[in-house]
Amino acid sequence: MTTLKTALVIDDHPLVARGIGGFLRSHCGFDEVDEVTDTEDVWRLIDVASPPSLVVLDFWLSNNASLQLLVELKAKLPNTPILVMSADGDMVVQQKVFATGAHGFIHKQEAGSVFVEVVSKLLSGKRCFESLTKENLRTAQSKELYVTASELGLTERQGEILGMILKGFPNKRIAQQLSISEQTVKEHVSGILIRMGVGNRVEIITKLRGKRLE
Amino acid sequence: MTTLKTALVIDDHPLVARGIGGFLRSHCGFDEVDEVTDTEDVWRLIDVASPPSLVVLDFWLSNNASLQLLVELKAKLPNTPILVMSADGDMVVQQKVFATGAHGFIHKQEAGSVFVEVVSKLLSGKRCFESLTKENLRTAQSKELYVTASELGLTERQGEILGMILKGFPNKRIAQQLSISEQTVKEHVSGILIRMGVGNRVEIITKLRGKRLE
DNA sequence: CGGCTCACCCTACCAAGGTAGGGTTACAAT
DNA sequence: ATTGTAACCCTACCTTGGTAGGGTGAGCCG
Repeated sequence: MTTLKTALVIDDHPLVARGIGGFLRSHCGFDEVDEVTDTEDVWRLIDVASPPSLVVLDFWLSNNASLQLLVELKAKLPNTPILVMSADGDMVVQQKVFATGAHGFIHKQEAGSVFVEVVSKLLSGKRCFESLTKENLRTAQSKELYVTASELGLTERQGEILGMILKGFPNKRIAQQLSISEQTVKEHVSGILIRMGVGNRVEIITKLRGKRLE
Repeated sequence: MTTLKTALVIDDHPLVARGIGGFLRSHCGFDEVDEVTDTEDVWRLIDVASPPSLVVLDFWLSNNASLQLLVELKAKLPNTPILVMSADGDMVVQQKVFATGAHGFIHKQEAGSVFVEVVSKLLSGKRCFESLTKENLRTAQSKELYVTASELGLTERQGEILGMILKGFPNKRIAQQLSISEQTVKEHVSGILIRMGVGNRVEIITKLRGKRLE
């Protein structure tokens, strides 16, 4: 029996899927890589009798969809390692992926060499989760849980300050970091409060809980 | 500056602590290893100015103590990787350890070579958690990412108030809802702040972002 | 040009959050 | 019987957050 090295890439962005597919072929020695941009197509492409050696799954849609897909994939392909990718650096995402039983997690912006390493680990039956640096934590955005400042009707500066509020910074620190007076920060904060229809910064944070900025 | 490779081992079994300490010295190249068998002694041995390169923590007693200690260690030694060990193979344990923010987890009965590998990973800033067996997976999947008040070392009342803080309630409203004075609420809040090693309620919220209580 | 918004500055004021230092009760452990 | 801890109360004090009501200069638009 010929054991071809095959993979299935699931990502809603065709370009990304193509890019990853190509990378697996050229740098990881895969013989065949299928690329899927629609969850509907996943099951058509999977032949349970000869499952892929690896599944790469983007963590893009509202949590449920990708996690649910992950669960289904695990059930139908019990012996296939699943690598989940995300542009979102949030710890919570990785935790959920971990808890749901993926075999690995990697950030999209990670260097190619790291990617190769992770893939080879998964293929050898290991699990692999990334370290979270402080920078990673800050780089945000996964499509559904992200909100832009302009979507909230905020000015550029207000958006900048909103970001710092969400990190828990007090006005004084925001002022220092932006090299403006604390009073000016307060005025920007007041502007944000009015725009968002809330009474204080704590409500801003709880209102945007689970979402990410910019 | 001379950067010695130092470690702190926390285990209530003296023999185990000695064994692990010796192993770190002989097989992992540590220059100095402190061994503690009593949680009371932990803080005497830790010099925050020159923190250890690694902390090895046994998950021994009833959940509370070790997780609480873990939280405190993270607060005081933000840059030191913490490896939690356990003789208990239950997935839930690892899950909790992961959620509470340890950098790695390993079973005591694991082979020495694995131990070496895990330690070197942690020292290079990575996180490392063990693979899950199929039996363990089932229990893991159903578990949520939650943190209980007692795991944070909080009293019952403090936990109750923490929940309201996370909902964005101001002290006044908390007081009304619990039918106690606002001052008492403030004192509970202060207690929570100290336990969690932060300076104000906003930091509580940002610190627990994404986690659920109770 | 005038009218507009945005970013920035100021003083002054008040409310909310948090600390310090007192104290009382209840209840469990030594 | 004493110690310890949790929950509750108080006054007093300081810091932070937010509002109100002033003002300036830069830039855009009709």
